[in-house]
Amino acid sequence: MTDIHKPAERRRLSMVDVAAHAGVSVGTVSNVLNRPELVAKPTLRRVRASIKALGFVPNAPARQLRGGASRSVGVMVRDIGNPFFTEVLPGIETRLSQEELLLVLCSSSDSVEKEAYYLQILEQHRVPGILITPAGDDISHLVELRRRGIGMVLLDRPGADSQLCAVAVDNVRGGELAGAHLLSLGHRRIGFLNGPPIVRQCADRRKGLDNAVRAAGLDPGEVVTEVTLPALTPREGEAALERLPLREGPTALFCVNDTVALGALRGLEQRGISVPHDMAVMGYDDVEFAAALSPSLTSIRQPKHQLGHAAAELLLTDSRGDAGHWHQEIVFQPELIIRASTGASLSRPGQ
Amino acid sequence: MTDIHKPAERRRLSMVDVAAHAGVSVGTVSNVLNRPELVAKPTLRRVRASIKALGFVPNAPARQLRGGASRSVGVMVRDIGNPFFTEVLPGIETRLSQEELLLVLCSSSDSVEKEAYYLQILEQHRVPGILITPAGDDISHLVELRRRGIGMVLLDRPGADSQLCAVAVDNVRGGELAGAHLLSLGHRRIGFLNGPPIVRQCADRRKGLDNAVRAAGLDPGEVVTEVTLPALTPREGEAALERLPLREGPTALFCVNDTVALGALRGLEQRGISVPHDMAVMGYDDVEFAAALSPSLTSIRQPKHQLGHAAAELLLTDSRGDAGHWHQEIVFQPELIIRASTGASLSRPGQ
DNA sequence: CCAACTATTTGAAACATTTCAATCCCGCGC
DNA sequence: GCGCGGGATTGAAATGTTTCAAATAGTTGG
Repeated sequence: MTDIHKPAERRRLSMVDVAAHAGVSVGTVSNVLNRPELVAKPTLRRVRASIKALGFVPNAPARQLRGGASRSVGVMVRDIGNPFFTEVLPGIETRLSQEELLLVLCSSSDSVEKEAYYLQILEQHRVPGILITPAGDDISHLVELRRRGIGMVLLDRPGADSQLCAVAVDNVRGGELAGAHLLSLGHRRIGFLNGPPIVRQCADRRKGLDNAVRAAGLDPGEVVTEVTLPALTPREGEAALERLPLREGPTALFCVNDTVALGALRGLEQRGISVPHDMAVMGYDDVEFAAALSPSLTSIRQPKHQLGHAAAELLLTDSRGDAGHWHQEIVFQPELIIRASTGASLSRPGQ
Repeated sequence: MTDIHKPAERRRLSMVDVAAHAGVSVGTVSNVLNRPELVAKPTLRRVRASIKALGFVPNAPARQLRGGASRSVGVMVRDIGNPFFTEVLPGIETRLSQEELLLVLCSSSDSVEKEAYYLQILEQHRVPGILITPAGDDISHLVELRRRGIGMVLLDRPGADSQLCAVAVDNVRGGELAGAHLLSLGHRRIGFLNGPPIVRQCADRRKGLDNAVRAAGLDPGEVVTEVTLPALTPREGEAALERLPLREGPTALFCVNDTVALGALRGLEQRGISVPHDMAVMGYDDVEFAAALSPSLTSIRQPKHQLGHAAAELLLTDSRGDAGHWHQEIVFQPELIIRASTGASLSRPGQ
C-alpha cells in the first residue's frame, strides 16, 4: 500500500469533507454516525469507507454545542496523594466506564478556593454531574450547582439536610468502634492524631471517640489528648509525636487515617517505643497496606470500592434527572479490624 | 395535565442575554471576558454586573469550537489500582494545575482495546496532549496520533526509536541493582514474580536481573525461576507462591513491584516461612508503605513525583508545538533501598 | 468648523455539528 | 397513466462562542 506522505496537518477534516468525498450531504453523514438505521445499506458503506479513507475524527465540542451535556463527569477529591481516595477511584471508574463516560479528576488540595475554581471550570464544560468530597464545611455552593441542573453526589460525606445525594461511611460509628476497642484493652489515656476539625470526617471521628469514652463512664476531656495535623501525611504523623507527652502521656494512639498511622509507627520505632507493648496504635480506612505494616495495623475498614461504585451509580441517576429520582443517602457501616498494633490477644495477622 | 414548573430546566443563558441585559453587543461581552483591556471602564463594570446578576456561565464547548484545542489533557494509566500510578499522579496534577489544565484520567485496565477506545474519545475531544503508559508493546498508533497534532509523552516507558517524547526510569538498571543485591547476599536461586512479558517494564526488569546474574558468572537459566502473574495485585502475589517450589527452591524472591511483594509477604507469613531468615524478599517502586511493611521491604526506588512532573512538563512543550521542541527522552535512575526483608547486615529501618 | 486621529463598540462571518421539515424517487394499486 | 405511500436524502436553521473589519463617538490641531 503506497502511503500518502502528507507533510503537515492543515485544517482538520469536517463532515463536509466526508460528505463531498462520498457524494452525499452532511445530513447523511451525521445520520451514518448517529442513526445508521435510517440510512440505506449501500450509502452506509460508502460513507463509512470515506470516513476511514480520509481519517475523519468527529469533533466532540461541536457535537456537544448542539447536543447539550458533555460525556465527562467531574470527580473532585481533597487530595490525590491520599490512598483512601485512590482506593475509591477504581470503584468510580468501573461504573463510569460502563456508561462510556470520561472521568475528569480534580484535586482541591484541601483549598476551598481551588475547589471553587475547578467547580467553575466543570460547570463551564457542562458536565452532567460531579462527584465531590468537599474541602470545606459549607456546601451551599454545591446545592446551588445542583439547582442549576448539574448532578451532584457527596462522596464520603453525609448530605445532612442539604437535599444532596450522598454516599458515606458512618464516621461517628467508626470513631466509636475505635474508642471502644482501645478502652476495652484498658487504655485510659488516648492520643488522637486528628486532621483539622473543619474536615467533617475528622470532626465526626472525634465525636465517635468521645461517645465511646462517655459510654464507658469516663470524661473525654481527661482521656483524650488531641493533636491537630496540618495535613494527613506520614510526615505529619511522625512530626505530631513531638507534640505529645509520649513517655508519661497516652498509652494508645488513634490515628485519623492509616497514612498518618504509618508515619506514627515509623516515628515510634525511631524513638525506641515498642508497639504495641509501650504504645498501642490504630489507624482508620484499612487501606491495602495496613495488614502488612510492622506491626500489622488495627484499623477501621471502609468499603472503599463499593463506596466509589455506589457514588457513581447515584450520580448517574441524579444527572439523568430521572423523574423518579429523589434525594438519597447511602451510609455504609465501618468495621473494626483487629490486628497486632493494638496488642489484642487474638491477632489475626494477614487479614 | 400537571403543568410542572421546572426552574432548573430553563434554557441556559448565553452571551446574547448578557448583552441585552447590559445594553451592549455580544462582541463587547466577549471582549469583557477575553480582552478586558480593550473595553472602557464603565462598560466593563456594567457588563460584569450583568454577568453576575444573571448568573451567566460561559459555554466551554462553544468556546472550544471556535478556538481550537481543549484545556484538558488525557492521562492514560494501565491500572488506577496500582499505587505506583497513584503516586505519579500528584506530580502530574501539580504541573497541569499550574497551567489551568484539566486532567482527564483514563484507565486502560491493561486492555489494548480499551486503550484504543479511550484514545479515540480523547482525540474527538481535541485534547492538546496525552500522557500515556501504553498497555501493549506496539506504539505505532501513538506515533500516528502525534503526527496528527496531539502532543504525546510516554510515561514510565522508553520511547525507543519512535520519535515520541518519553519519561522513564531505567528498568534494566533497576533489575540489575536488584539482582546484584540478592547475589551479593549469597543467593543462588532466585524466584522472580513477574508480570506478563508484553508489559515492557516487566520484560526490562527481567533483562536487568539476567544481566546481573551473568555479570556474576552464572547462568540465568539456572538461577532464575520466573512465575508470570496475570495481574500485579497482592492477591496474585500471594497466589503465585503456589507455583514456586518454596521449600527446596529459591532462597530469595524478587517481586516486580511492591504491591506483589506485599501479597508475597502475607503468603509467606501464613505458610510459616520467615522473612528474611528462610526467604529474602524484595520489591520494586519503593511506594509509600514499603518502609513500614513487616519486615520493612528492600526495594528499588523510582522518583515517582518527579516522573509525573517531568512528564507533564514535556507534554506542555510538546503540545504547544514549539518550533524549538525536539523529541526528547528523560531517563531517571533507580536507586536500591536496602531494608530488613533481604536481611542485609546494615538495615536502616524507616528509611 | 473641518480633518485626522484615537478609543470604543458593533455586526456578521466562521466554527462543526444535529435536527427536522421538505423533497425526491420509485414501485404499486387502480 | 395517475396518484400515492413511504423510505432515503437533502438543505438550512440553530447551537454559543471568537474574531475582525467596519462604523461610531470623542478629541485635538489647524
